[in-house]
Amino acid sequence: MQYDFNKIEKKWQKHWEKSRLYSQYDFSKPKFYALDMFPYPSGAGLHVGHPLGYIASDIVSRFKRLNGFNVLHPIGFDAFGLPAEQYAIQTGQHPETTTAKNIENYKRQLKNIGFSFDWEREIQTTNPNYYKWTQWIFSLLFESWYNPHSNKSENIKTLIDKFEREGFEEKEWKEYSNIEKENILQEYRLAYQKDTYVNWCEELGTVLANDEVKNGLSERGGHPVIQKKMKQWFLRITSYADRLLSDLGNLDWPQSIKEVQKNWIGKSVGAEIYFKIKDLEQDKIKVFSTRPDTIFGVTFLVLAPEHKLLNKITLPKQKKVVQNYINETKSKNERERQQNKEANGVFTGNFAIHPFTGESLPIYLSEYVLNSYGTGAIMAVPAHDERDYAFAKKFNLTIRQVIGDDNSSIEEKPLVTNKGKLINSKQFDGIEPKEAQKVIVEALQKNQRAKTKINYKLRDAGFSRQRYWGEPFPIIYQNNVPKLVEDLPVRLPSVDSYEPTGEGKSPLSNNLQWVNTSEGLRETDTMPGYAGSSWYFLRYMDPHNENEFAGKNNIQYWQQVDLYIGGAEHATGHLLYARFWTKFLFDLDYLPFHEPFQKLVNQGMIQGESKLLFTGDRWLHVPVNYVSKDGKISKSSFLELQKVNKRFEGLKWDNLSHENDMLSLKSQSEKMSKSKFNVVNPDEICEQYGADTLRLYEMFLGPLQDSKPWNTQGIEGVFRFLNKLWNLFLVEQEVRVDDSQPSEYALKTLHKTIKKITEDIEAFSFNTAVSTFMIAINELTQQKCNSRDILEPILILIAPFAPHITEELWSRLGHSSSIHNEQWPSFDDSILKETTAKYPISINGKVRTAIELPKDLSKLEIEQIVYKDPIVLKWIENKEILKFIFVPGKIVNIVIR
RNA sequence: GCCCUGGUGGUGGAAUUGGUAGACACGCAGGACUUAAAAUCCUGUGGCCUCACGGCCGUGCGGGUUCAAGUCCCGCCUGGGGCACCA
Repeated sequence: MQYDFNKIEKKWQKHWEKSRLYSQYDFSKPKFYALDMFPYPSGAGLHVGHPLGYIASDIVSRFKRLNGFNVLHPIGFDAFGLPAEQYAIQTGQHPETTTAKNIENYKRQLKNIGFSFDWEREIQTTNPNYYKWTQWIFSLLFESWYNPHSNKSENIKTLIDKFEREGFEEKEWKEYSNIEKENILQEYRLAYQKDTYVNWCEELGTVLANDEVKNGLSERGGHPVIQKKMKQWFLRITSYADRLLSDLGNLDWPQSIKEVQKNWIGKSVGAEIYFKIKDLEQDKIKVFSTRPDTIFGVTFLVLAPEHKLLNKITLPKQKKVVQNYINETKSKNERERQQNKEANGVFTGNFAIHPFTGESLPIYLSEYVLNSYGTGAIMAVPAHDERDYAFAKKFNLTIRQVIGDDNSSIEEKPLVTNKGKLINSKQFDGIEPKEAQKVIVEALQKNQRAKTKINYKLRDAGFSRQRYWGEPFPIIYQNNVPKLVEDLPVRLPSVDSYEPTGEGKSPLSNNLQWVNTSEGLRETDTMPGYAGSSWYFLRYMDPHNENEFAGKNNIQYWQQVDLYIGGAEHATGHLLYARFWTKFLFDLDYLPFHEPFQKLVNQGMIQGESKLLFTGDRWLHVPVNYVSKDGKISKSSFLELQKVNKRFEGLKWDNLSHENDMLSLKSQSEKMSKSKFNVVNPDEICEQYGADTLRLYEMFLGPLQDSKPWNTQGIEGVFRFLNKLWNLFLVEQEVRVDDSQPSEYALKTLHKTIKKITEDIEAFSFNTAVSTFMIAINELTQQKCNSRDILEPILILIAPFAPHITEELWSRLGHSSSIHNEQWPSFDDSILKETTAKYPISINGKVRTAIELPKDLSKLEIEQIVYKDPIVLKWIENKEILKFIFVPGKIVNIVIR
């Protein structure tokens, strides 16, 4: 008899909402904050991959509730940004309309699954009550600078005080004009403007941050990205580079994410070395090197094509060649620059002077030197660096080995190593590289020709977007000096057209009424997608507060997010920015913690199963509903498909290889997407099997962190399990649970299940937890167990996983309060403690299945072991697990751990 | 090229971290119930040999440590992800 999941689930979802079950808090209890990465509501709606992480966090939230925690488990929507705007443009609607519609759809889908979200705390980043505070944090960043002495952010006033006291660059502060003052302060503000090369995407009509560009293409849409010089807002995340790196160590995050962030920050310790230029007294070329020990191997210098000294350095006869080269590089996009593997560059005609030997070193420029890293100039050591080596070979430059011994050779390739001894290095010969790095820098430092320096790959984050659908900046320009707008929020005005202008300006610039104010001109760029998501976890603590981003008491109570679940694709974007903003707010005493997410778990991707048809020269995705059960497509289905789907037009049945009027298809697991016809909608599963089955099955599929394919066949097993559960409690709608004494075996089943489930949830091993339920229910069914003392605790264990069916059964058992407010059962170790041998074993002539082991090990006498196989015995004494291994005839080993 | 991760039956995946490999589930085969089907229940299900008892081989490949290796060590092959002129 199947249970009526649809009726039951709807009933309880309504009831929970009405009784505000998940919106009630008891602040006398310890807190637990479980957070999901809030979704970006796309037009396509949720597919079964989306809820995976939400289900896991919901299980943990409910588990913590049952364990006496006051749980914060909120949800909201991240709705500003490019995708929503692109979608709106495509469908010809206002992004506000489409966003609202998409959010409604998402909410409906999410509510179907029965999460314990507190919907009363829902936030939307596009809501002015929310983005008011995003703008407020931007204002704080604008009004702050990073003080390297206190090693934290401070109000810009402390910097101005300093300038007023000490002056700036040998001039009194008051002698500077307002514009000059602002230009100086912009060098320090954490939100500042800079006229520089940025990632410009023509197709999207906007600038992108580094993490939004992959392989020279935009992450969104895959359009080419070029370097364009533009005046842009930036956030000075580089000030936090060191803290962002070193604090990674204390976080309970997946190793891979920590690794990615570490590489992204890319700290390298080395030295800045200054090279004099021939016949150019006042200027020096600064280079950055992690290998100052190889300085005697330097035979030339290379500058980036954008290097600011190039003009001065280049000799007249080389001007033309150099200019040509610069123009050529400029016209290439980043991708083209990276693809060029062969060394290329040109000579400036000028020379630098070696700080030790006085030797003349030719100065080149080449695109392999990046202007944005280090100083935009390098000292080339061809003997010990791949790129320098290739460059030297191409231009026939000297290659001088300075590390190694008689056996090492640089004939064929460079010797990239830090092992060995220095050679050809005058007074430093014989020193090991590591030591040499120190002494050589020290020697250079004496004459102000070098200093130790730490460099990061991390760049400041571009914060301007030339698009409509984002938070407006709270900035007005008065005579070109940016001033903060006091009255927040600055609302996003309506515009006639929100399509990109194509001139590098935001659509907002067309709304002149909005742009022109009595105070001055408004900033017309908008903030990037990550602005709203960098602090949303704080707003959930106090989402309706109109006077603060969140009240102090609330922040003090909820503290960090205890568990954060979401995809790994945000490693270098959202997760880094959120850490940055948290540290910033911590510095300004707005937060009592400096890391947002203590524990992070990445859920894997659920892949769809695509069906592909080979047409003779390519593979075509076939919609699943045309495919037969054995993965083939019949002639009639194929002809029908041709009528409705353009992709299949023009194909001739007779030209395809078929057998018995059936075409064979290939199966393939890949990311779910509409165009691949492999999307599975959770609504369908809820309709067919119910939300509880969906929840259990998603957990049962495999480890949360792994990518795994979705196959609908396996879902039957989980559905059967829930029916068995139902039938264990009820016979023809009659409760069969009574107050009978539980059998010893049933008690054992209960306690081992409590133990296993508790451990599994704590270890995020939800798939094995579901298996454990199945085993328990099978055992109890076979035993015909009907004891309330067993079945009620079992029901509580299952409740976090399948909240609806357990709630229904709980109420049928006569309870008037919700099962989700119950107490998590505890297990009795003594019931499980006795050591049992799985096989009979003979000790002192008696064959037993359970063995009591004497406390004194020396008294243990074994006469004979009946079975040939090794037998393992374990028991716990004084919290230590003692383990005996018996092999044929003797004790071979005693392990005490 | 560098850095993370994985590799176990027909399939998804277990294995108390060195202790009976394949739990649980799907699929498949056989059986019960049924006029029949669906649903449900029972039995079997890594491979090879054997009527059977039982035996041999088996966790990507090749070595090693150990009484004992999916698990530890060394050398390869391979899937996935990230970074990639970062000086």
